[in-house]
Amino acid sequence: MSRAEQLREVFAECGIGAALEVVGERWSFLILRGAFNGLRHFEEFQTNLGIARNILSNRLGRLVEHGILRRDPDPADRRKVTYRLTDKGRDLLPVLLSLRQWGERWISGHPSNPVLVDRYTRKPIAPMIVQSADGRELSLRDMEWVDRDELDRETHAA
Amino acid sequence: MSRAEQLREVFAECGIGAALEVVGERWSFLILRGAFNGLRHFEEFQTNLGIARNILSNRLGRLVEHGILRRDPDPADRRKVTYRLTDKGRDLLPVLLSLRQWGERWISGHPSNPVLVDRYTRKPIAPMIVQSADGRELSLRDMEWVDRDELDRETHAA
DNA sequence: TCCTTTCAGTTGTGATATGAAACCTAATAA
DNA sequence: TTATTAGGTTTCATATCACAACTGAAAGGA
Repeated sequence: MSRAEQLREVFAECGIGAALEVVGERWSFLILRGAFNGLRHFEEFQTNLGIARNILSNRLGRLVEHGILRRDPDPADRRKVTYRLTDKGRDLLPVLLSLRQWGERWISGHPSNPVLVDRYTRKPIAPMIVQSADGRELSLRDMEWVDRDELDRETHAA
Repeated sequence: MSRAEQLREVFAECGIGAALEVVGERWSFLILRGAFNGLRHFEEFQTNLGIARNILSNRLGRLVEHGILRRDPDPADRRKVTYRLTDKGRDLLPVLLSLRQWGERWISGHPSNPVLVDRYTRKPIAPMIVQSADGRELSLRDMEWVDRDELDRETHAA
């Protein structure tokens, strides 16, 4: 097995690795943040993020390839192209929000702008937490890594 | 303002950017996944991830610098060094789990191994979701991005 | 004691990714 | 018609990366 294949193996065998192969590059998350904040067009991303045009082009292409963004011509202006989140892309919101909350808490030290609020109560969303199947908040002490096959055996034994 | 400063500005103005500056490099997340799974020593990380030794050295150093891992000599064997998660590092668990769950759902298509379970019920943890302050699950349709100052004004007006 | 292995790196070198600026083509606006 | 805008692509210098080989200190064994 070549080194590259071996690497891809490491990435593929775990959800984290698989995810990183798609969205793990430098600018990908920031582009997604932009998309969640309503950016649609190439120039919007470019001026908003200050990213180099070739890199932006490449990253948008990859995100489209992987089905995270959809690329459509703008019917009103045929020069323009719109990039919009797919369901797969929208489903990255928990990742973005966890990352953002962590950054606010441990790095920047303050909530960033804009704030994501509950549309009806106008209150900011809650911090992302890890929960049990029945909804209790769990800390690392309450959890354990278990091999899947062993867990199956436990279940059958019980 | 120089280009580099301008970039740092982009990164700093938002929790996501701030977070990415620290954990956004290629191997950082995988190293953290390893740490969460109990890896402690340089050689463990190296053989487990198949990462190049110089890169591993560099990433561990950065993670230590940023207070995500702590580096201690092993009292039992003075050649060895242990890397362990700090509170700041442990607090990245929601990010790791969201990313993993997304990868399992949309890329690899199946749950990865090992599984994180509730220590007492032995059931896998719940999917990460976005919730309102009072604990309702929110979808993107239920949320809105609001400028922080405007939100303040809304609150005072009410 | 001497020899070997282990651990945690560091160094050298080539490959790859990135960034800034200039250029290109089609579509629109003046 | 000419100028401008949108969305790229190309060029080239620099920065980061991966791989293998090397180092130096500590442990372990004969």
